[in-house]
Amino acid sequence: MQLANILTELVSAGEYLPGSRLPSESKLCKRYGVSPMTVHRSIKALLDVGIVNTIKGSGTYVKAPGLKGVTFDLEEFHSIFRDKKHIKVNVLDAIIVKADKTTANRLAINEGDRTVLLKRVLVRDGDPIIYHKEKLIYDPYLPIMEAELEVTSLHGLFVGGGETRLKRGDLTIEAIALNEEEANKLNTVLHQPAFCLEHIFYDFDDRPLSWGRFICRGDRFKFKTSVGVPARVSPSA
Amino acid sequence: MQLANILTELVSAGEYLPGSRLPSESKLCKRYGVSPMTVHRSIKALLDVGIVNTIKGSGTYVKAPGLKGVTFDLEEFHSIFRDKKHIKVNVLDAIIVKADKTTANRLAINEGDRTVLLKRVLVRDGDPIIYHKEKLIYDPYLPIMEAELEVTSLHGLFVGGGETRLKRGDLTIEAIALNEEEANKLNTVLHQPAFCLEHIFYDFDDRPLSWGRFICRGDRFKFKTSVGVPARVSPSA
DNA sequence: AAGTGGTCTAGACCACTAT
DNA sequence: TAGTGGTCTAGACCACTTT
Repeated sequence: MQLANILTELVSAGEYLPGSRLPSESKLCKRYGVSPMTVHRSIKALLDVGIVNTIKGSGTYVKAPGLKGVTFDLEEFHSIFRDKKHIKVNVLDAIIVKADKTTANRLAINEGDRTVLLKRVLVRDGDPIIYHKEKLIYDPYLPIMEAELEVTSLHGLFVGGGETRLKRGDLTIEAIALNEEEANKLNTVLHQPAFCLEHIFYDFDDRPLSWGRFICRGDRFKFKTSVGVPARVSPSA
Repeated sequence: MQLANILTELVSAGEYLPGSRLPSESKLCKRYGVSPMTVHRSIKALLDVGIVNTIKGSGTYVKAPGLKGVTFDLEEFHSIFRDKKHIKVNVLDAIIVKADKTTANRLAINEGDRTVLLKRVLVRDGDPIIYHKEKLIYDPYLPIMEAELEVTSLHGLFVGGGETRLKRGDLTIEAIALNEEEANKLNTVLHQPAFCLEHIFYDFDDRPLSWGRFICRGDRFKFKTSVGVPARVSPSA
């Protein structure tokens, strides 16, 4: 919406300072010659990107930027998987193992039940940067296709391609120090700091289907984001 | 919006599987007896939370959950600052220092220019969990108020309270290993894994005003999030 | 050509806040 | 009581995709 961008630029220019009130929606209607609905949707757009607050019955106020509403996305993480020219996925293991205690807990199965264990390393220009370890519920009707275990299926974890049985997933991210196995797979030193991105995906019966961890070398990853007034709130001109 | 929640529940129940198309907006109008605008806004809500895709001229499709659109917020981080019962802020330093090379670079000033250095430790129940180090552009007209340096001002960094000169900020998050000073301040061991949340805030002339780092013990922090169909898309019943 | 999402209008009523 | 944001209607036109 054009009006949303106009308002964004006014805020960005300091025309409306943090804490101050924007003109009321009805005034904006008259000033810009648009209907109430259009004004409201414009302001909703500013609300969504977090540059204003609205208080019913009172007004719309410019927010001061703070750490509160900040979010980090995994775009940089994802972009790595798209860059197929420099990225190679090595499948280290694709075997059937019996679930240990932790795995049984995460996948809501019994200790000793069979699971499919996958170990993959993501290599960029000969440099191993991500170690992925995943355990899947063993399903005898779904044979393991080695070919499917390479870039495509890791890429699928991101874009959600093909798999229609998944309903939702839980993610956690931690700062860890690499253990011996991880350091070895990532060709670096013991205790190297790293991100651990853990994921569990559930089917439509809320049963866990997979549990895994991305171990990412801390010296290769940095997540960036920003707060406050963006250049533009919507893609149009 | 009620319709948005109805549709969310239908998707959640597996009525519309990932990849499949939702009924067209005009059909939803008839089926639920609401106007086109209302239907469109409902679907916009699903779009915003990332459970559907819309393709102009084609239809609205249910997304499979993937890591792509995942975002982590700092809510858990923020909640710590609100919990004033168990949280104490110790100001270790509040002095004027000359900028070193890195500081000069980040704050876009000259090496040797004066800056205000703040060092604070956030203690929860006697347990130091966050070490905050910040450098501010020195402004002789803004005297340092010791009282302001405690919880309130750290809290202000989050909610953006009071400060009306700030327009935007850049944030990065890294996995690091504590150096000697940090380990000492956080009462833990050298090389302990940790999150480093770095922030730079800019004024309306795009000049940096402050640069700082939150060092958070990795064994005290875990960021969580989820993807896929949420319980409810809007707060109403 | 028919159907789809994207956008907009010019009103309306409501719940809430301020005075 | 007047003003504010929140929601909704019943149409309309457009750009786009599909058949």
